[in-house]
Amino acid sequence: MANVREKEQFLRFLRGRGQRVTGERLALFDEIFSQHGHIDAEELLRAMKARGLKISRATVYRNLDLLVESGLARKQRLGSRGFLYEHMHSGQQHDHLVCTGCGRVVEFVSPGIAALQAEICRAHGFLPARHTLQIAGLCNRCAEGAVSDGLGVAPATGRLVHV
Amino acid sequence: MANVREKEQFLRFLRGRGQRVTGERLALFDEIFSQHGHIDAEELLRAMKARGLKISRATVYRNLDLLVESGLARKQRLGSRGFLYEHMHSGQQHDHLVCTGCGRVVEFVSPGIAALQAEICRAHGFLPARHTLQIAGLCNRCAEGAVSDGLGVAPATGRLVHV
DNA sequence: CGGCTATTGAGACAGAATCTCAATACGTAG
DNA sequence: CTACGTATTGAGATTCTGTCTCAATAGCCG
Repeated sequence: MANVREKEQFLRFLRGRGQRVTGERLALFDEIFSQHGHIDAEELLRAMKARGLKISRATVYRNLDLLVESGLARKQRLGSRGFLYEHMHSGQQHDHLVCTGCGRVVEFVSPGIAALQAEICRAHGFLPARHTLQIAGLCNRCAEGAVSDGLGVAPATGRLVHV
Repeated sequence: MANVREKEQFLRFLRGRGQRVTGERLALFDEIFSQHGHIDAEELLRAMKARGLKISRATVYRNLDLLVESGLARKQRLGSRGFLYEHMHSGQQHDHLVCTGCGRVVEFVSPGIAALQAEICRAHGFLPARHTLQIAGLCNRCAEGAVSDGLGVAPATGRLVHV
């Protein structure tokens, strides 16, 4: 359990807003921090029930949004359907490279984007900001294989890489 | 009607795939090219019915995807719910600045992104690519007003601007 | 411990997009 | 120009996500 720091941050966040620390919130926290890549609410719910935890769909959705507000998780559209959540690696903002062939998602960090974002915002009078950058393309594996195999979609694995 | 070139491209696309040129497809083409900004499928459907055209929801959805495949339209998530479509300005790829205060969407073109995209893809062995960049922030109007007014969400207006 | 009230659970609900299948109309060949 | 085969359409049912409701439960504080 290496998320002591994050869990404390979460507790502080809750107490600071006069919100309660419930068993469900802690369980959800543990679950999402035990996951590696991106996960959607429905799957998270399934995973928790599979572990024998009793929690309802509404609670999962509600508290995922809470986790996002606390800055410990991020909510994003990556697939064509629904939102995906991911916990934050020590607050580091990163972006995604999505392979249109196999669905693999690679995370990366590129300092250049921050500069670009600042420049664009300045030009339009926009205030600070968050951004979402997704690059779609073919990963090396799919680019080679190309038409060669008719395999389905491989499970998406997320790894954080610096450019 | 200045979309002769695009319409021809669409017809060629259809014929090239052995697909039929139907009244519904042409009507949908005209409708989306008569729109300025982003529009969602449901609204497009409403607009067409308002003009007295008889077309079903399923057909709109089906053919919007077709338009996207042909490269003449783009499908994107900008709001929190559902997809928005926009026709392509002569194939020019642009990105979006979304105001979290009023929902206004500003389009911009930044050459820097293309370079960044190339660099990142090279680093990860990804092949060519499209990208989606969204920057969320407060537009100058909302940044000033801030808490001052409790007004609702203003209609999103799209204008293309170069950085 | 006891009370106040935030939170939960179960299921109803809402909105977006897809699917089904019979009816229609495009395109081609005759 | 007509007839035929088949892609496409329409209407509504269906699926899938995510939100909402409200009574029951359980944190938190005194």
